This record gives sequence, C-alpha cells and structure tokens, in this order.
Amino acid sequence: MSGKRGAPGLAGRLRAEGLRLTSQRERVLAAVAVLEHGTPEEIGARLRAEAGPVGAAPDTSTVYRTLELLERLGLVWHTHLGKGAPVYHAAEHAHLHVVCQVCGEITSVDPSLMEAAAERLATDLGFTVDVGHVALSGTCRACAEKIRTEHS
Amino acid sequence: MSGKRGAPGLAGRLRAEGLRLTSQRERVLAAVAVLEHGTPEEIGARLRAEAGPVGAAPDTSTVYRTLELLERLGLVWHTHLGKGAPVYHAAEHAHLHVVCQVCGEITSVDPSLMEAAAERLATDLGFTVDVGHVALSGTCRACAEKIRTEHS
DNA sequence: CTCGTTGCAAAGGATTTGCACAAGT
DNA sequence: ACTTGTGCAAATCCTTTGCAACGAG
Repeated sequence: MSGKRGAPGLAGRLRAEGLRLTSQRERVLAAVAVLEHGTPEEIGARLRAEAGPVGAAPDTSTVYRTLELLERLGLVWHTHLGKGAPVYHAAEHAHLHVVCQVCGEITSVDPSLMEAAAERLATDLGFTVDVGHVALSGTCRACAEKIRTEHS
Repeated sequence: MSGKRGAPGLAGRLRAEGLRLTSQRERVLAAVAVLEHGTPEEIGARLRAEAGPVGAAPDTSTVYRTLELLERLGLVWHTHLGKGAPVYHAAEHAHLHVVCQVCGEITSVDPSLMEAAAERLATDLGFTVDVGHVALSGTCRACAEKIRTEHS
C-alpha cells in the first residue's frame, strides 16, 4: 500500500542479474499492476497518458522489451485471451483467467481451481504447471442462455 | 480410417448453412488433422507440398478464411501455444495441450484432467469450459532438471 | 444461371531489431 | 568510465481485405 514503491522485488531482482533499475521499468511494472489485464499497446497508452504532455513515456519497443524482461524475472505473466494481443498481469496476486468467447468478458478465478489437475500433471508427467498463464475459454452463463433463447 | 473421406461432418455442416463444399475446404481440414498442431503457415506449406508441382494448393488467405470457417462450424479448434501463430487441431479427438515454455514441446493430455475444474466452474459460475481450447503452460520434467543442473 | 469462393496483391496491425545516444552504477 | 538501456526508424511477421474471375449447386 505504500503509494511510492512500484514493486518490492524489482530492484532486487535486477541487481541479482547485474541489470539496472530504470524509471521505465518501474513505470511499466506499475502500469501492468494497475491495468490488471493490459495488452502491450494499452500499457503503452496508459504510460503516455500518465506522463502527460511534458514527461516522456517509454517507447513502444521499450515496453515490449521490458515486459519480456519482467516476465523472465517472474514479476509479470502474460496470457492469450482472445485473438489479438496477449494481456499481462502482475504476478503478485496469482489467479487464472476464464474468458467467454462470445462476449469476451474476463473473470479471474482462484488458482486452487486447478490444483487437482496440476498435481496430476506433476505426478504423471513431471510437468510443472504455471497457473499464472492459464486461460480457460468457454461460454459464460449469460451468453449461454442468450444463445439458447435466440434458438429460433 | 477411410483413406478417402476427409471428414464426416464437413459436407453436412456446410449444406446446413447454405455454404459450398470445395476441394480447398476438404484439403485444409485434412491437413489440420494430419499435422495435429499446425499453424496457418504450416498448414499452407503442407498443402503446397501435397499438391506437388502440378496441382494447385489453396492460397494463404484462403487457408485463413477456411480455418476461421471450420472453427465456426465446430470442426477445428485453435490454441495459442507460445508467442507467434496459433495452432489448429481437429475437433474430433478432444484433448488439451500442455506446453513447455523452455523447449516448446507440446504434449496432448486427456480432457478428463480438467473434469474437476470444469465442474466447479459450471457450478460456481455457470461457465462452460471449452476443453479443446485449453493450453497449459509450464515446464516439462527434462527442462526442469536441466535448469536445476545449470544452476552453477 | 446465380451467388458463394478463391486467388492475387496490397493494406494493416503487431512485434522485433540495428544502431547511436543517453543513463545507471 | 564502463556497460546496459532507450528511442527511433526500418524491417518482419502474421493476418485481413478489395475485387475480378471461377466454380458449385
């Protein structure tokens, strides 16, 4: 809740790899956290808006590079929700996504939902599932009913 | 197992919507089935190879249009496995994908893995999960061990 | 015949890359 | 100072679209 600090682990993680702490990296990470589900483009736009007419916002290519870095550091995760661009979210609050293919609505669900499946994969294949990346497609209740109704 | 027939439902589904059965559509569907996990580009390449120097293969744009159509008809599904292009697979044999983020290996898993999670989503949210679209990211056993070893 | 389909080529959008300059440590 | 990070612009990659010719029903 400390309004100032962008994220606790950022500086440390960077130093651990001999990398540098820059304002761009702090701002991109902050934007990801605020937007919840933001595409690279949206994150860039947000930063541009925050910067106002004066301050400079990170370049688009920097946003992409930074996002990739932050993901490698384990601070953010990305998921493909629909067709277009992937969305990024902060790794802090782990959760998985449920997306309605009809209306596009995104619902966040507790990771415990996948516990059983994850354990079975670990046992059977030695595979470690990354809950942050999980996105489940399907149809939400509202759209399912709407479709049933429209069924002439 | 019938070498000739591309797929049972194709002709019927098309007629049901007043659409036409074309050789391109048959061939694209067949290619999707053969390739198991093919990107639009790979599917196009495959068709070009099959056609040989004589026969004509469907155009790239036709491949995209056809894939979209087949998906709408419920004959194929697509999933985003990694960064780039999505992969398509036949809807016949329902299965979900497990992808190693390190080596990129794709493993097909039985849908029953998700049964518990799917049921809970249905009960809690009224959400119907589409198993064909599910892709789980993570690290496979081999890569996990490799990483642990390299850990200087 | 009539209308859906295809091929071609060009447009479009998203993401990446090379390089010289700016900035962190 | 030394080395990494950034901005800029061009290059790529993936996908979509307009339109005239083609072919299934």
